[in-house]
Amino acid sequence: MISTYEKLIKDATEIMMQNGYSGTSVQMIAEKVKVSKSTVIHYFKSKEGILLAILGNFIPSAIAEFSPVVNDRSLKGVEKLRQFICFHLQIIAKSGDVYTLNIREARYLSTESRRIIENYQREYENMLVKIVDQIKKEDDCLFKNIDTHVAAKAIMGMCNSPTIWYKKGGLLSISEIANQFFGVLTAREKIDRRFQRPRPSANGPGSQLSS
Amino acid sequence: MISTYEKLIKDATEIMMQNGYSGTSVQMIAEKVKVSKSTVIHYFKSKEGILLAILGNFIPSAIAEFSPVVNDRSLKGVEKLRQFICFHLQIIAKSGDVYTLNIREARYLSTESRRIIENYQREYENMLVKIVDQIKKEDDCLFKNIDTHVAAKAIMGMCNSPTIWYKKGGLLSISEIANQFFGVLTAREKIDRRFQRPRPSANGPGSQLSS
Amino acid sequence: MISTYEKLIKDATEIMMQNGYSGTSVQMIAEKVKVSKSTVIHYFKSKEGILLAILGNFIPSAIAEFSPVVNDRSLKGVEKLRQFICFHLQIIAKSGDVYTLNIREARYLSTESRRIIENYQREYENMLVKIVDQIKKEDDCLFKNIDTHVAAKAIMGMCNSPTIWYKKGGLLSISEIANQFFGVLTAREKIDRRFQRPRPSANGPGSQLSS
Amino acid sequence: MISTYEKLIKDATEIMMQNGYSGTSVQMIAEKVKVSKSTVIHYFKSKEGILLAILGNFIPSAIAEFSPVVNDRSLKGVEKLRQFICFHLQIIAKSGDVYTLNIREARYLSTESRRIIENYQREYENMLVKIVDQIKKEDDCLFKNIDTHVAAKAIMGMCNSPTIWYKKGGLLSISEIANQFFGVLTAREKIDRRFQRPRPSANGPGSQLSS
DNA sequence: AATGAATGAGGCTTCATTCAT
DNA sequence: AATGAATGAAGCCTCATTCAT
Repeated sequence: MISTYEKLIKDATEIMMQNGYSGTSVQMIAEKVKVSKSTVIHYFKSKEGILLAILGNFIPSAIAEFSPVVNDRSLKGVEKLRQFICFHLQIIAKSGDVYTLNIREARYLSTESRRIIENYQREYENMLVKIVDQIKKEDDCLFKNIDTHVAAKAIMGMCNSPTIWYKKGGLLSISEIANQFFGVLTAREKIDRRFQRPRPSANGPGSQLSS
Repeated sequence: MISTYEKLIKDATEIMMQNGYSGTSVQMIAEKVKVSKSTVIHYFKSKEGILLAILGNFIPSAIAEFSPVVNDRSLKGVEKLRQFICFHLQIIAKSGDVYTLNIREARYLSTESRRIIENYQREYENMLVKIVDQIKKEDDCLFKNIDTHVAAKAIMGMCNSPTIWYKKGGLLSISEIANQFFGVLTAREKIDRRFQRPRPSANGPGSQLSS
Repeated sequence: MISTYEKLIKDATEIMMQNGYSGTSVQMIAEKVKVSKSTVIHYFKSKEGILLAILGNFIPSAIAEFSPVVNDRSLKGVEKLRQFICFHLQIIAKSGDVYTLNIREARYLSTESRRIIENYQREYENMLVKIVDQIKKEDDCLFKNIDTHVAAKAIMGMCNSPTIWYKKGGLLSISEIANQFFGVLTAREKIDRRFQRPRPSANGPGSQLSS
Repeated sequence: MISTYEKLIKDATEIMMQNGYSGTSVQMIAEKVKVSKSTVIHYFKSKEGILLAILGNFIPSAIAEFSPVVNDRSLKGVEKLRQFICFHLQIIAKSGDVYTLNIREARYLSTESRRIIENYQREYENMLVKIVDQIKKEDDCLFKNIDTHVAAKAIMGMCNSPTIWYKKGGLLSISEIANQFFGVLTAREKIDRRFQRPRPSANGPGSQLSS
C-alpha cells in the first residue's frame, strides 16, 4: 500500500519535470493524485515546498545511484563519462526536465529555496566535475587547458538539451543519442592514422589548438 | 524620436528574454514602456503575438548578422564554429535566453505559433548544421560518425547552458567561456602531432587555450 | 441558516433571469451575495457553470411541479393547456426569462453546455407536446392537421413573449394575460354551439371567455 | 458602386440580427465591411447609434412593404393574418432576430434610444393590431373576447419564436412553418361546418381558413 | 490526515470610445 | 472620408494560500 505522501511525491515529480515549475499548478498535482488542493499544500506547505521535496528526493537518489560509477577505481574517466551521459539521458527520457527545471524557474523562488536547490545541483554536477578531472589526468588531449567546471557546465548543457527536443519514438533512441553525444565530446583520430602519410592540410582543428 | 512600437519591441524583448515567456506579464511590459496594457495588446493582439513579434524580429536579424560567416568560403569550418560559439554567447550575455525561450515555454502556445517559432529556430540552427557539415568534410577526427543534426543539437545545448548560470561580472568573461566551450568540442591534441611541422600562425583560439 | 451555495443559486437565478446570461457578470452575483468573485467561481467553476447549475436546478423542479397535471388522466387536454399557460406565465412573472434565457444566449456557450441545456428544455417542452397530442385526440378542431411539435413551439413562443413586455403592475395581471393567451389559441365559434347538445362540463375555457 | 455607409448598414444589420446587440462588437462589423473600427464609429457615433440606424432603416421599410396588405380593403382579416405570418417569418429566415433584438437587449440602451426603438416596434406591431381588429369584426369566433393588443403580442411572440430554433435546411420550410402557425391560430373547423357551403379545395391552409 | 470554504492578487483579453490626423 | 493610436473599464479566470474542521 502506497502512502498518500509517496504518491504525491511520485506524481508531482512527473508533472513538474514535464511542465516546469511555473507550468505546474497545485491543482494539476491534486487532480492527478486525486486529493484536494488543500491536501497537497498540507503535505508540502507551499508550492516551493513541492519543488524542494521533489529535488530533495530525486537528486540525492540519482547521486546515490550513479556515485558507485564515479568512485569506481577500475574505470577510466572516459568510460565514466560515457556512462554518465547514458545515465543522465535515460533520466531525461523517463522524467523529463529533471535537472534544469529548478534554476530555470529559480527567479520565482525565495533566496532560501534557491540556495538549497543550487546545492543539490552542485552535488550532482560534482560527479561530472570529478569525471572530467579524471579524464584530464588520464588523457593527453581531451579537455586539455579547459577549466574543469566550465567543461562540466558545457557537458551538462549538452546533456540537458534533449529536454527540449527529444520525443519518444523519434528517429533516434536515447542510447543512440547518448552515444553520439559521447562522440561529439571524444571522437578523435584513429590510432592507425598515426602511421598514415602526413596529411596535406595542416590547419585542421588539431593544428590550431596545439602550441 | 523612437516610435511606441519600436520601444515596445525593444523593451518587450529585454523583459521576455530575462524573465521567460510565462514569467513576463503584459503589465510588466506596459509599465516599462509607460503605456497602458491595452496599448500593448493593441500592437500585438495577444501575449503570444508579443513573443512572435520579438522572435520574428530577433532571430532573422541574428541570422542575417551571422550568415556571412557561415557562407564565407575562405574560412575553415572549425573557425566558423569558433565564431558561432562566440556570437551566440555574446547574444546570451546581452539579451538572455534568446534561443530556448520559446520552445521551453512552447507548451503554452498555440500550435500555429509553435510552428512559426520552430521554423525560426530551425533556420537559426541550420547555420550550425552547415558548419558541422563543413567540419566533417574537412577534418578527419571531429564529428566522425556523428549525425550532423545531433551534433548541432548538442552544441546548441552546450551554448545555451550559460542562460542558466552565467552572471555578468562572474569569474569568466563571455569570450573566455566561449573559448573554453570551443575547446571542449575540439581539443584533440596528440603527442605525436608535436613533431609535425610547426604552424606559422600562432594566434586564434588555439593559442589562447594552450598553456 | 441558509448556506452560501443556496444563496448563490437563489440570487444568481434571480439576476440571470432578469439580465440574461451575457448581461450578468460574475461580479454582479458576487456583490449581491456578498462574497468574492473567486467564491462564485469556487462553487460553479465558470460562468457557464452558473447557468448550468441554475437551469439544472430550476427546470427539473418546474417539470416536477407541473408533471402531475400533464399526467392526470381525469383532465381534458384543453384544460391542461390552460393550466400550462398559467403555470408558465406565473414563472415568468416571478423569475423572468426562465426558459429562453439559455438558447438565446446559447451562442456564447460551449457545445457541451448547449447540449445539456437543450435537453432540459426539450424535457420541459415535452410536457407541452404531450398536452397538444392529447388535445388533437380529444378535440375535433383544435390543432387539426398541425404538427404537434410546431404547435408546441408556437405556444412556447407565445408564452415566452411576456418576458419582453410584461411589467408588474401593468394593466393586465398575469392571470388575465394567461386567460387571454388561452383564448387566442382556443376561442371558437359560439353561435353554432348553441345548437349542439349541451356539453356535460360547463367549466371549460369557453365558458370563461364567453360573455 | 455601393457606398461605405450602405455597406455598413447592410452588413451591420445582418450581423446584429444574427448575434444580438450585446453579442455583436463594433470590431465584428468593421471586419465584415473591411474598414476600421474607427470608421464604424465615425458613421454611427456609437454602438447604440448602429442599432438605431439599423432599426430606423429596417423597420420602416418593412412597414412600407407590408402596409399595402394591411390597408387592402378587398382582403379578409384572416387572409391578412396569414400573409403577415408569412411575411414576418420570411424576414426572420433571412435576417434573423429582427424584431425582438432590440427590446431584449434594451437594458443596455439609454432611455432615449429605448423610446425610439419602442416606437418603431409599436408601429410595426400596429399592423398586426389592425389585422386582429379586422378579424374580430369579420369572424365570429377568432379572438372573441380577447384584448386586441394582447392578441397581437401573443402572435408576435409566436412568430418570433423561430429566431430561437429555426435552422435553414431543417425538416420544415419557412412557408410550411408559417402555414402551421396560421393553423394553430385559426384551425377551428367543426363537423357541423361540413354542412355549411361546400368548399372547393380541401387541402392547404387556405381550405382551413376560408369561411 | 484530509478537506471544503473562501479569498486577494494578478493575468489576459474584449470592448467601446476619444483624439489627432 | 477614413483611420491608427491609445486608453479605461470591465470581464472571466487561475492560482496559491489561509483557516476551520
